[in-house]
Amino acid sequence: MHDSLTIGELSARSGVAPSALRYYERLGLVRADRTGGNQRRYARSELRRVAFIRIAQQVGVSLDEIRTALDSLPASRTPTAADWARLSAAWRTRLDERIRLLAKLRDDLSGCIGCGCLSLQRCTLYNPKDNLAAEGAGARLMLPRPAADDVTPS
Amino acid sequence: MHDSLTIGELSARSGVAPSALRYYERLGLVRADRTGGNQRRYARSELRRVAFIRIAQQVGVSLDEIRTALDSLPASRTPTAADWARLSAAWRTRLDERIRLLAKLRDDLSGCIGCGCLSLQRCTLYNPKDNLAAEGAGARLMLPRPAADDVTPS
DNA sequence: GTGTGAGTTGAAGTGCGCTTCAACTCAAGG
DNA sequence: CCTTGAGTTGAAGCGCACTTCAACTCACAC
Repeated sequence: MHDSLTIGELSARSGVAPSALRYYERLGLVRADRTGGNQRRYARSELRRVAFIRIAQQVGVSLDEIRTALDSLPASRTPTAADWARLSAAWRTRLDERIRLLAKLRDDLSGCIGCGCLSLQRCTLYNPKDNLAAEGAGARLMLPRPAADDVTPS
Repeated sequence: MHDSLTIGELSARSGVAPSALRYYERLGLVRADRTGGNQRRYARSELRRVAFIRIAQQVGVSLDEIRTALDSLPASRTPTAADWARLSAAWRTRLDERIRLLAKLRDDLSGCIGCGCLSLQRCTLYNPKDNLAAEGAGARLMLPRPAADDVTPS
């Protein structure tokens, strides 16, 4: 057993396509040494980075934000369990927040199923504070404009 | 008060940009009549369709799937409250599912914060059933490959 | 040594959900 | 009438997260 991984091995272990791993490298999310023949060799610790990246994506974090988070890991040494725990805790907060938002949406939607309305005038999903009512008779969508990637199919 | 809306009015009421409304029309998500001068005039019932579209997006449904759902509404008459309630109930199920998945991820992540591991070999987030262990010493990512739009920043 | 599967690169392509642009027409108030 | 803001179109562009491609090189088993 060697202590570095080829891109194919890392791909097989992490479930991430080689093309994606190269892409992550370009973005500065992972790093690799090179052999004399210019092939990538990944330290085993990169496995953990890739794991973190995929988990963070599940939570809804963009690769750019993930990079920022990873940059906060110590560069001088291999990150310890405590280092990873710190980052994971931060994502946990995001997860909680995200779950809370979806739960609220679900509860509001339940109310709407009851009345069958989905009405911009009356529905609790919209304009709960009526803070734009001054502009006219109608209400406005109060849901945040979703970023294009704001949603997750199951 | 007129009983049809210009694109600007619908945009203001729904919080959706005119360009997006035109895009939705191209995809068959909304429809509009035309004036003699070829301008769009939306029936008030289109407001509800737009509301539904935005809510469904929050839940994580692609525009294509939303179109399929909207196509199940009766074409011959203006949809009733009961029609909308049926669709909303379907999305509610998806929301529940989605919340469940995120909660599982959160709980697993909590375990990992405890051990600080995020390890592909040991972490409960990975390969919980070890069903790929036969291929070698390592485990594989068991998280579903996220679709590119699988996530939602808060 | 050699064949073969694995790896390399930069550039271009993909899919989604829009936005922007240019060039043009419409509608309504003064 | 005329001005002006709102609306029209098709085509192109954008941002993200990748994938695909072509043309090439490497590493390892035989």
